[in-house]
Amino acid sequence: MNMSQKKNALSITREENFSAWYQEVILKADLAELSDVRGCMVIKPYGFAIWENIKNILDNTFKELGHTNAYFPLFIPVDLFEKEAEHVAGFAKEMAVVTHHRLEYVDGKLVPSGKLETPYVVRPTSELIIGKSFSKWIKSYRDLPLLINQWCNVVRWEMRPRMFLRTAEFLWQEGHTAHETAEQAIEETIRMHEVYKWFICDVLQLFAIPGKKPEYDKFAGAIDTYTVEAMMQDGKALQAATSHFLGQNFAKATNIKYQDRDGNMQYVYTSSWGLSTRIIGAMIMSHSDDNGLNLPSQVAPYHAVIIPIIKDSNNTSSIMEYCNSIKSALSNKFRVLIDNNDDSPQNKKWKYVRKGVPFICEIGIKEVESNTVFFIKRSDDLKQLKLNKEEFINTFDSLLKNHDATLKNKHENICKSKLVNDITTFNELQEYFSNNNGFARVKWSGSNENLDKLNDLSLSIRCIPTEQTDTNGKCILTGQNTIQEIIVAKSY
RNA sequence: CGGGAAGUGGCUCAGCCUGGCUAGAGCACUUGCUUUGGGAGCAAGGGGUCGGAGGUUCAAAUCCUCUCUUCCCGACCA
Repeated sequence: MNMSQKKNALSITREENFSAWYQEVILKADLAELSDVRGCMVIKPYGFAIWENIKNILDNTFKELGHTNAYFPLFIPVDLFEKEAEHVAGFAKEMAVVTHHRLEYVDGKLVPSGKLETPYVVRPTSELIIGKSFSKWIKSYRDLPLLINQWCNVVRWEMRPRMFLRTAEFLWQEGHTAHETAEQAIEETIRMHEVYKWFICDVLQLFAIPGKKPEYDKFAGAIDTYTVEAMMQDGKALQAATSHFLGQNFAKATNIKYQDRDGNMQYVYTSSWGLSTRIIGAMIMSHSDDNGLNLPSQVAPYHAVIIPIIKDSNNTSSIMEYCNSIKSALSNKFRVLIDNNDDSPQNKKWKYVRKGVPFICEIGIKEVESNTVFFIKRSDDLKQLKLNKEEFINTFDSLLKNHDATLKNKHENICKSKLVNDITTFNELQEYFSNNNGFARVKWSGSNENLDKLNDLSLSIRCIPTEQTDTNGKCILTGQNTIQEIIVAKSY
């Protein structure tokens, strides 16, 4: 194949096959690969670098808000799980269970032995095991609020795994807090919901709608579940982060009591909130294009890559010196890589295009002699630009901001064209989704009546948006008068 | 978990129906020469025993059974 005839850096376009394209973006950017374990992926260094950046930003924010990190066991005794009926019902079908603690050779094969009296589940989430610790740590109102976060892996035995979006094992953070009053726990829940909204919309530049989950779709055991529903380029929804007000449900299940200011024993009110490696999948499906990955600057492993272009080995030292001077001028604040590998500049360029590096600089003797930087802006359809070296260095911060703005605008334009506000009847809804995907903002009475009708169209209520227009209308499912608005969409 | 498709060097695939030479191609990789600011060309080379187990047969990548995995549709997915 003549490579110069290639139109894009990937072999499949979004238009041709969105899910095949999604997988190619991941593989060609070298983010992750499948493993020998069903449903589990290997996160490769470049993908993990993105997660580390996500982690650092959130971790700092959590700490600024007074949370501290701790670590709790991977295993949860099954009988502890039994203590919260709704919770166990919500997770029972996707649980990995440890039933033995030893292996023995039988006829040359390793078989489990040493059956456990009480099996352990591998944590799908840690409310209960952390609750057990909280019940020991909390004695008095003076111990409250207790604000704990843990970074860890969890396991949910999913039937249909997809890289980053739904893997059997995934990485996340889970915050768990305990408070004296319901008001304080709700305030905390909403505060963390706001943090997620900020992170998803302003740091990752995603298009998302914050709101509450309907009653029937809450976290198992929660009183209220808040969600940030992000829209992907294909118009489908992805739950990007959640925050739960748990009331006293888990305090009762794990016996978290404290003596209040009047000397009475009370159950605490708790919250929990989490964001996982799924967010990387959301970023991919939002910002990437037919040339591969595109990364918002704050989580990009490299802000700029410098590719030296050396035709004549007599120029090597002057070109390298020039490249180094750019790198050292930027590296206080920015992540810059000089790719000096023995590969062709063209191959390097396309590699970093697929990896979504915001700025790819190509530095040869021309640049050295004219004191300029020739570079490609990844987010702007590989637009080629040239700046004076000092100008490039001094304005690099705004170049990155501009890159982020470009990503945001592009994604918002796609999403806004798939956000429909004028559907008022179920027939119109059915009509719209028979040809399109997107978010439909419609009225809903809040009754569970006729929810099957949505289900039959593979649609679901994604959230009750925080921002409501407060206009009267008719429920899309029952025809009742209501002012409540919801977002209906297909989801991942 | 139900329905469908597929597993052959790192990747994409041909070969299988109709069993039989030493299992092929392109890309990638290594070496050499040439080329070189927009995904280079030529030449030589390295790498696979055909997802796994069992069976049929003189003979299995090819036929049969089971199994694992991946992909698609669905159910499920707080």
